[in-house]
Amino acid sequence: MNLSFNIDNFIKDFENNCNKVQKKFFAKNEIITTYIEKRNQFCILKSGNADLVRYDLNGNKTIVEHFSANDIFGEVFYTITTNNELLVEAKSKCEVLIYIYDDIHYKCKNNCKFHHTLSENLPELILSKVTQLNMRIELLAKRSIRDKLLGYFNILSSRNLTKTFSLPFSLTDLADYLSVDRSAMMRELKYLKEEGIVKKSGNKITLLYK
Amino acid sequence: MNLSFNIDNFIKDFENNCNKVQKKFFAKNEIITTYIEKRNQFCILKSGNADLVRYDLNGNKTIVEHFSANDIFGEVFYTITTNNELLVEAKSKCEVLIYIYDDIHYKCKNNCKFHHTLSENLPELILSKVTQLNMRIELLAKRSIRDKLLGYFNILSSRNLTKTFSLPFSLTDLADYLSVDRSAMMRELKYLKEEGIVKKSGNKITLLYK
DNA sequence: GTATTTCTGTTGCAAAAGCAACAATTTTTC
DNA sequence: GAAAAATTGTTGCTTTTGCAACAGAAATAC
Repeated sequence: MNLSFNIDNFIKDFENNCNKVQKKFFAKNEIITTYIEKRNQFCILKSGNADLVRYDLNGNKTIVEHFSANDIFGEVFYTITTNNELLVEAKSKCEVLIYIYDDIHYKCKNNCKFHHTLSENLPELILSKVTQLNMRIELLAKRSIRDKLLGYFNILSSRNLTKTFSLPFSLTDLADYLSVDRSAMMRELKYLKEEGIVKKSGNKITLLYK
Repeated sequence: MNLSFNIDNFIKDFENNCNKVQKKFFAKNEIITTYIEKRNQFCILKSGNADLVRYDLNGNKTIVEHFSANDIFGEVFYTITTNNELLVEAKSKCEVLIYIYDDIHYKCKNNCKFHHTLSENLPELILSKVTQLNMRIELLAKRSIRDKLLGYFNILSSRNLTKTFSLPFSLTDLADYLSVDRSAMMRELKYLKEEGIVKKSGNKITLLYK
């Protein structure tokens, strides 16, 4: 995430100054948290990778968000509207800071430094989520698999300021993230390679146009 | 929007207590604002209906959000990630309160009541946006037109606590909102009627199952 | 109150995407 | 380092969706 305040200092405050913080480790494939019940959790991923996933009634999996170091999650960002189960799954070994808050909107009674920083910066934290979600909506609104793939590649490309970049997850997961059939996506990727629009080796993609 | 604080009082504060507020009227089809340049706008729709729309390079229109009375918009909620143009279009006569802020994250120097309420409630305001966006993502992630239609109908149904409800916009616009071809959507709607899953008369839909 | 525009509804055909199944490769596990 | 599991890559076939075009109904403009 791109924030104007210092996220590392924020995490230090979080770790050192608030007695309600837990630090937990999760192994690959463990469930870090669910968004079913209101647990009032606010989490920071200190290291590792994790996905927020949803399984619908047809058994289709959707990767709603992908988290890496310093990303923030928890149902404070996610008021549940439907009965679909939302899980945060560790994709690698993860170190997570978990804060159980009573009511994050209002100021802490203890007036600790963490709470001060949090309430100062909460709008910005949430706005950065909004940006991510809007990006996601823009991708999902695209009408074809080709446009979704190229749209996603463009985002990664401009994020890294380079035409060559690594995919943050497997092609299987990418299909779940773009909400399309994997084999259809592979076929489209093959066409993109054949037409000389992208190059691919391993999980590295290079955009060849303009 | 469903907020724990009183939105009407908030609007009164906004209108009466802050000298930086403009009240403007827009006729149907007028552009209320664009999200291209940073204008630092925060807007409240006092009356009428408006859509946040995006036109992509292929000429496809997407209705990103639909606003009705008391909804809040402006690029404070929307950090632009791509070069796509975002417009807020009045769908009927609209009354809009526009506040040009210097920096909405920090406290106002004047210490006026509006700014106080705003900074107190900004996290909740933005979180309500997050909820809407997540609902949208869930809809767009559905794999078929049928699931998108039924998913949207379910949202309207549970929002109104009734199996019969009106569509907030035309079928043409609904197709743009669900990001599908209009004629394909009409066909699917026909099948849903033929199979006795929904009933439709005018812009009223009734869910017939369970 | 007539003309014009927008919206609804429909259809045939073409293109895209999904599904299922399987082999080859890579990664993980023990 | 062998076995198991996951991922990648491919293909034939089916289903769904998009596109284009048009007619009738409804809404809007003048």
